[in-house]
Amino acid sequence: MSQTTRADARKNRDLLLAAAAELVAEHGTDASLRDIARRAGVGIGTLYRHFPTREALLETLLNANFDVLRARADSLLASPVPSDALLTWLGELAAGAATYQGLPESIMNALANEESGLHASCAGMRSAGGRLLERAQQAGSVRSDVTISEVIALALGLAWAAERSVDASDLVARMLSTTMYGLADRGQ
Amino acid sequence: MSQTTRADARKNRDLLLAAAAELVAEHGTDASLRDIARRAGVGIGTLYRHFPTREALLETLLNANFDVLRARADSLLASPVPSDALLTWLGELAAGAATYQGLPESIMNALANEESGLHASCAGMRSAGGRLLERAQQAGSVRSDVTISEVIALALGLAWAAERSVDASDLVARMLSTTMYGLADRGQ
DNA sequence: ACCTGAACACCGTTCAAGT
DNA sequence: ACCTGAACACCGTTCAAGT
Repeated sequence: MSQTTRADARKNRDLLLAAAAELVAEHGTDASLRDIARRAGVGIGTLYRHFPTREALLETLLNANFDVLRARADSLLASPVPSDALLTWLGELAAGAATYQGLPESIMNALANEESGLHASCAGMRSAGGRLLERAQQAGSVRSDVTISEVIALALGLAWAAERSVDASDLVARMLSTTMYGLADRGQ
Repeated sequence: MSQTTRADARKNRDLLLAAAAELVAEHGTDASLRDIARRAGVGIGTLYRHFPTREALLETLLNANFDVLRARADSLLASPVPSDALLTWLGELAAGAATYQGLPESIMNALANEESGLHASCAGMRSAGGRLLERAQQAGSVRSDVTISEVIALALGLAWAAERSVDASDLVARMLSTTMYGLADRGQ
């Protein structure tokens, strides 16, 4: 743990993250890792030393966002109408996933693949959402045969569709509320 | 239009299409064009001569499928319950898009981009679906503020989500009928 | 301990050279 | 008219060589 080398390494790490934030904003989740290293003014090997996989880099970059989403789910547990709380949260998930091009896909892959460097963050967010869904189901306002994975897949699928739609301005919100209406438990 | 050279060219074209069918089935819409040329036993330049873009190749490969979908929409126009007809068709669209990995994305891109070699096929299919939607709306069973583009985006978004879901066996069908329920016109 | 960049095995795409 | 494959400009990823 020598001081000088650590400071250097940390500075490179920060430069890489700043460059990654820029390039992911410009070119999405698939931004060239070489470009990121280049913009950071650092060798490509240094990028790989700090972030062994693209997912590990995204994890560090997006960790805060997932935390916010997780915290939001927790605080929405206290809101009065369970099904509204779930709908609100799904809308925020979709909006969050629309932050960067390709992010819906990255999250979806991370949820399906435990080896992904993004898995932990995404799975944490998913369980937080799961509690929100459970509450809505126990309140009798959402069908009991729906899983949190399905409902998240739906929200991300809509975010994905909106991302490559021409007139998609409010598509996500409309489709989500429409779908929530369809998910209502009508006691069959 | 000399005979011999034409026969040669046509044979190469057929070899390329056969190879493309195999490799797209194996690796999806993003299959390596080099691999396709390789498996066809043909130079990469020959592939580009016959199919100037990846979309042009996909167009030839999938043309028949889009035709079927278009014809289906037309014949469903005669079925008794307009909203059921629409739901059935959207289900078949989603199922068709699930044929190859990446196909939902290719179709979505083609619909948004008039320059795409896939645009004509996809747009034709879209208008056929549009007539189905219109009929359901005129029958008063689907809200009038919904567009065919939105409804197709929804179906493809679900197909996309199912494609990268673990437990997605019947996700598309369930979500589609659920959503159609939400799209019902309740006369507001 | 950390950094660098050449090296490797791939892409998509173009185009001079061949028949 | 058609075919070929080298060439170019890119990737992601690894690893020997440097400090």
